Amino acid sequence: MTNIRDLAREAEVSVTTVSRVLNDHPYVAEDKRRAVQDAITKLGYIRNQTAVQLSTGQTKTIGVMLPYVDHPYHAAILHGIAQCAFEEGYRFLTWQTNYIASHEQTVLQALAQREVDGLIVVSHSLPVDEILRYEQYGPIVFCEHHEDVSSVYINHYTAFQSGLKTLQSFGHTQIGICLGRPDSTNSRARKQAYQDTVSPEDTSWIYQQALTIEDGADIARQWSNQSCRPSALLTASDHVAAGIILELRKQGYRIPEDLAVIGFDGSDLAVVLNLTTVAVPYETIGRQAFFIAISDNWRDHPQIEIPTALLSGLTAVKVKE
Amino acid sequence: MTNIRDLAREAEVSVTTVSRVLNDHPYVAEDKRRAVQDAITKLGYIRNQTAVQLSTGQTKTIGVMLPYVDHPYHAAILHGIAQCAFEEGYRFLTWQTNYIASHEQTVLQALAQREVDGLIVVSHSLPVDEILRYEQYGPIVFCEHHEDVSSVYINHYTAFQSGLKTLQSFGHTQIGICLGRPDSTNSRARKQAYQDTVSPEDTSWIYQQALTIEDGADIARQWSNQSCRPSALLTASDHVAAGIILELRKQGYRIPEDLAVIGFDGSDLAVVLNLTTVAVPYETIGRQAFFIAISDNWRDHPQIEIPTALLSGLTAVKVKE
DNA sequence: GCTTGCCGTGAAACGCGTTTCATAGTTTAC
DNA sequence: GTAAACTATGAAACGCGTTTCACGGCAAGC
Repeated sequence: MTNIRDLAREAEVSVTTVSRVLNDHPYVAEDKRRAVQDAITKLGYIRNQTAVQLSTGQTKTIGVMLPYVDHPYHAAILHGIAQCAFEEGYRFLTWQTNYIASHEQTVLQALAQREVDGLIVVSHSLPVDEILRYEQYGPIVFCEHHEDVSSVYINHYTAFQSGLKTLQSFGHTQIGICLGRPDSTNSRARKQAYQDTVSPEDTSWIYQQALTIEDGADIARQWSNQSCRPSALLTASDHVAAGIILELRKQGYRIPEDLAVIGFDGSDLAVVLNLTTVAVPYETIGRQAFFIAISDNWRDHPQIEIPTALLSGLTAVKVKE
Repeated sequence: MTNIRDLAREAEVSVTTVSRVLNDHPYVAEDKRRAVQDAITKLGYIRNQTAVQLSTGQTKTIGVMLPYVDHPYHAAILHGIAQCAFEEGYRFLTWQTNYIASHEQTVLQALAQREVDGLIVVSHSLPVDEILRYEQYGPIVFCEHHEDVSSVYINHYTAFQSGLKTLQSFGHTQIGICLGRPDSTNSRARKQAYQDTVSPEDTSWIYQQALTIEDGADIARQWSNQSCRPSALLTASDHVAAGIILELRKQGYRIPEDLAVIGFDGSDLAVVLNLTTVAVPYETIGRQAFFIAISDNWRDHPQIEIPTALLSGLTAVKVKE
């Protein structure tokens, strides 16, 4: 492997000059620049990126902590990050944590060990302040709302509230909801919106652990076995909504007549299912999080709220009197 | 930032000894090990991973080249890679290329510049031999079949053939297919299987550019506008199949009576739709590709064919006489 | 009693690009 | 005409952990 010292010898210049040529520094005479370039070609030199990283103290890499790379909405955020990273000459390392605390710890460790310049936390299970202990080593940006933390987020409270109010405006009074992980920040906000807006008497219309399309099918079966059931459901994701709708149709129920359903995400699935849904621009979240992670002002803990929008479909419509 | 030389001074040992403690090398006396550990705690030392990488010449990182991180089957392969990488103490860098040649070139460049120890090419648009020119810099593993190349793949010819033969055994003679990118290796194999097995007279039952759920809906509209149309369709993916089915049901057609549909992938969508599908263990592909990329025998160009299996559902069943 | 062989330790070289600082020759400026 | 400001170049230090090689001490083997 040839290095810049070999180049310097071959071109009969100093390593400094070689480095300058490599980095397009102006103070190099044309003939020497030529000589160095010839040496590069002759010796087939290729820069060792690791050495650059050590020398500059920058990896031009940001880390992404998320539970599952293949869950649609996490993948959508990743997509946004991937685009910006490429445009800005950055790379990104993804760590799939499965929400396991020790795995999350590994990711934080990577930031401390300077494997990455910054971290984007898409979702996590460790306490926020434990994660923030690592902020001394570099920027940490969350994709959900927390106080005094750099974050790009959607307001799950108002987003859920808009879904619930829509159902109410359609004439529904018996409204249920689906939640993902019971104790996540997002679920808590959603539950609060539910309690404040619908004031349900009991909790039998809160369906927990709704994450996948198959969870949706499970919930549909649960619903159809209930003696007293809601007439409308605000779900945790389009996938869950799809699972519910497809399973119920299979059983002969009609949507929205027997059960009105609103999804969450605004995915392509929603379009094809004509799903009424709360659209979330996940790519934008990824993009913004990336830019905070590489910006200089991350210490100010910028907070960016990304708006959501209710997309009308046919799975939740005004009830006819 | 404290480094091992600071530690050596503090613990009154040589840097060699510090390094040995850090790497659990046996030849260190207990009292010195203790002293070094105390110094680590006292000075709050954290290893600089970049320096380790430069020194060892290994990044313990592999690169992944794929067109879109958020397409379900690419994400599933990524999921497999992510799991193994974590277990083996590796990281992975993902590059999203959008099938743009210059972007793919950037990824290859990264291998040459020793940013990664190896490369997994999930899908690509550059010619194979152009990619292989970079094999001198490290292992390159493909997730599709090519001669004389390390690869983990499914046999798209036989996989498609099994789908087509299933449709024939159900009594169908008018069979169409959906293909993704027209000129990809996979599409060519699939088309060949179609020609060999079904021997269609013309090509109006080959639906191109079928990638997303919305492409499926488009194809459904195309189909319903055709005067002469197939009675069965083998699709390029479960998502495309879902798009077709949901759109056709919306239009009042019945599946499989009006059109039998077989999907491809074996995704969770298939389960909920009761889709007949060709199941592909994408995670396994990712896992195997990873292990080849970090193994010593990659120069032998191991080839691993991963079997597929037809999963019965209700969207393609035997036609009643 | 002498040769192997293992244990423990450290100096120095190595991997390799960037950057600071000093030096010298030219211009430009007033 | 002299000071100030560039331009051009290189030696050496820097970032930091790993590894080779050499050496002293000590125990096992014959």
